[in-house]
Amino acid sequence: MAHGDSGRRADAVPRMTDVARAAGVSLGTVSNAVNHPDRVAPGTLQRIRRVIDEMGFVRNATAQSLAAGTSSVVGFVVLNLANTIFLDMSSGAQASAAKAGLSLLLANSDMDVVRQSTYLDLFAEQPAAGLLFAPMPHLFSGMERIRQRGMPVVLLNARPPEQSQCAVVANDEDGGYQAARHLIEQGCRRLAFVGYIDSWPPLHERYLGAVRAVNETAGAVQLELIPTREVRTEDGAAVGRQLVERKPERRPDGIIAGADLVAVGIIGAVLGSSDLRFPSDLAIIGYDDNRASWNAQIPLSTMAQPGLEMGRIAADLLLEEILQPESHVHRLVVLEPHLVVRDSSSRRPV
Amino acid sequence: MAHGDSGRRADAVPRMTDVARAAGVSLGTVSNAVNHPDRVAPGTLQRIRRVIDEMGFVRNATAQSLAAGTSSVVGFVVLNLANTIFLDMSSGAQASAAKAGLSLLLANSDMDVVRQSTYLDLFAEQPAAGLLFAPMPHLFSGMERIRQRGMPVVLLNARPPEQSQCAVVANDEDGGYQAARHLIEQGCRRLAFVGYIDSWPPLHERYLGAVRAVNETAGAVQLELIPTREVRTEDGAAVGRQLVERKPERRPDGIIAGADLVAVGIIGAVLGSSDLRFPSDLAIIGYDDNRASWNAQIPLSTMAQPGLEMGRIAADLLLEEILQPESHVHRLVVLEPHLVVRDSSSRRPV
DNA sequence: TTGAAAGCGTTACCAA
DNA sequence: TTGGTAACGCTTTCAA
Repeated sequence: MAHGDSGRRADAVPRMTDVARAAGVSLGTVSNAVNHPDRVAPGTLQRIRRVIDEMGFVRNATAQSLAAGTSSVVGFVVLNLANTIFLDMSSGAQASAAKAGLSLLLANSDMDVVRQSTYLDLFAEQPAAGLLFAPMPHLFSGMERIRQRGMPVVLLNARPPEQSQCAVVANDEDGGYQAARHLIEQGCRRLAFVGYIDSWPPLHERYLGAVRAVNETAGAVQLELIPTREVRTEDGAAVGRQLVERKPERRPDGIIAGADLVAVGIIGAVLGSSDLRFPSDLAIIGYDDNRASWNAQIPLSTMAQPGLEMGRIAADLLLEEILQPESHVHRLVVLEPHLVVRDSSSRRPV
Repeated sequence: MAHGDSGRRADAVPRMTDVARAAGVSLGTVSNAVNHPDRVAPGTLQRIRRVIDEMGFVRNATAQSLAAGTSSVVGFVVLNLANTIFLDMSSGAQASAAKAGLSLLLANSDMDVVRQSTYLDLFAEQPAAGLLFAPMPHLFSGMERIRQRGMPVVLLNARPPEQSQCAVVANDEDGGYQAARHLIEQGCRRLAFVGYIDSWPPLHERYLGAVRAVNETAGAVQLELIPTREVRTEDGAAVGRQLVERKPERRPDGIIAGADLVAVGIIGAVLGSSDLRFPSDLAIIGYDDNRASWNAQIPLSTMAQPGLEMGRIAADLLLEEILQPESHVHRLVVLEPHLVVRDSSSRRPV
C-alpha cells in the first residue's frame, strides 16, 4: 500500500481525536458522547454530534473492541449453506442476534474440513462476542481453542463432546423412525436406508430410528443398509444404478435416503435406466426438506427440520451466555422433525 | 456455569508479552517470530515456537489490525443467499480470497434494505481488507461511507453509480434477448414479460432485451409487460391466476419470467386452476437457474448466470485493488448468461 | 460535567 | 539478530 501520494485516503479518515479538537472538547468527552450520552451536558452533546456528522466520523470498531474487550459480531461457521436447512438456521439466528443489537457474520465451510478449521482459527484470533457452529458432525477440532479463549460457542446439529456447552439438535433418531413408519404404512416391506453413517452421527441416528421402526414389525418388514461415501446427488445416482440391476425380488420397495440430494440422485438414475415407477414400484423419502432438491423429477417426500427455530434458539442460548455468563446454565435443546408427504412416497391419493 | 472458580477464562488467555517472558526474549522478537520468521535466529525462533505451542498462544487479530492497519477479512454483503446464484458467487469469491490468504465472511441482507444498510455500517466500522457488495440494485446508500474510509468495494450484479469502482455484472439485456428469441423459435407469438422492472435495473435490462428480440420480428410477435410488486413465488402465482381468467386469444403463449421463482409461481397457479399445458399451450422460461426452484412442477427452462465465475472475478478485482492500489485500474466486467432449455419451454423433443 | 492519562495487545521503527 | 518504545484509536478510571 503506497503512501507517498498526499492525503486522500486513510489519512483523511477522522478519528475521535479530530472530533474532539474540532468540537473543542477532550477525547474522553467525545467517547462519552458516543457511548454514554447521559454523562454529557446536553449542549456539549449536541455540539459533538454536529461535528461528528459534519466530519463523517465513524468509530473504529477494531480500536473499540481492543479497548473495551467486546465485540458486536456473532460468527456462524456453517457446514453447508447450499443445504437450505442451514440457510434457515442462519435466518433464525440473524433475527435473534439483531434483536440484541448484534450482527451475524456467516462463514461457509461447505463440507470442507480445511475450510472449517480455517474459519475456526479466524474466529479464535478475531474476538467475536460468540460463535454459532454447525460442524462436520464428527470434527470439532479447533473449537476447544476458541472456548479456552473465553468465547462462548453453541453447537448446531451436533451434540457437544461433553455437557460443557449449549447445543441445538433435531431428533434424528425419531426422524428416521417416522420416515420408516411412513413407508411401512404405505405398504413397503423391504426397506433400504441409503447414506453415509460411519462417522456422521446424525445419519447414524436416522438409521437407528429406522431400525427401531422395523423391529417393531416383528419380522414383517426387512431393512437393508446401503452405505454411500458421502451424501451427494452422485452417491444417490450410483445406488440407483445398482438397484436397477438387481433382481426384482431382491430390490427394496421403500427407500429412506439419508439426505434429499441422495434421493434426487436415486430417482434420476432409476427413472433414467428402468421402467420402475415411483412410488408404486419404489417409494422413497428424503431428509432435510432441502429446497435445493430442485431437479427431483418427482416431488419428494421428506423429513423436514425446523431450521429457523433451531437457529433462533441457538442464538438465544448464545446471547444468554454472552450477556449473563454467571447465571447461564448449559442446555441441550432437542427439536422434533416432521414428516412432509409428497408424491415420491404416497401410494394413496393425497 | 458459575464463575467464582479461579482463573480459567479470559484471564488465562496468553498474550505476546507472556510468551516473551516465558521464552526469555523481548516482545518485539516474538512479534517478529510470528510475522517475519526470517528476521529471527533459528534457535530463538524454535524456542519461541515451542513456548507458543505450550501456552496455546493465539495472536489477537483485533490488536494486530489496529497496530498494522490491515485485516485479513474480506466481507461480502449479499442480496439473497436463498437464490443459489448468489451462493455460487460466494463460493467463487471464497476460492479467490483463500488463494490470497484472506477469509470471506458473508452478510446476508436477504432483500431487506435495513439489514443491508446495517451490514454496510458494520463493515464501515469494522475495517476489513475490502468488501464485495451485491446490493439491492437501486440502493447503494451507505457504500460511499465505506469507500471514503479508503476501503475498496467491488459491486456484483449492479453497475456502479460512477466509473470510480470495479463491478462484475451479467449481461441482462442479452439474457432477456436470448430468452425471448428462444420462445419465438419455439413458435410463440404473444410473449409476456413478468417482473418488477421499475427500480430494479437488472430486470429492466432483461425486459429491454426481450423488447429488442420482439422488435426484430417486425410485428410478427407481440410483447406484453406484466408488472409485479416483487419477484417472489407469490407474485408469480398472482399473475398465473390472472392469466387463467383471460380469454384464450388474449392470453400470451410464451412467458419470460424475471426470476425463476416467479416462473414457479406461475406454473403452479396455472396448473392448479386450468387445463392449460406447458409448454404446448404456454411456454415459459425463468431466470437465474436458481436451485431453489425446487417445487417447479415442470422442469424449468432458464437463463443461467455464471455465478461462480462472477464471484471469482469480483474477488480478484478486489484483491488487486487491495494489494496494488497504485497500479489498479477500475474495470467493469460483463459476463454472458446462457440459455438452459428444459421441459417448460421446449416444444420439440429434447 | 469535563479533562488527563493509563491501558487494550499488537506492529514497526530505531538503536544497540 | 535483538530489545526498547512509540504508535494504532479507543475506553475507562480518577481527579479536577
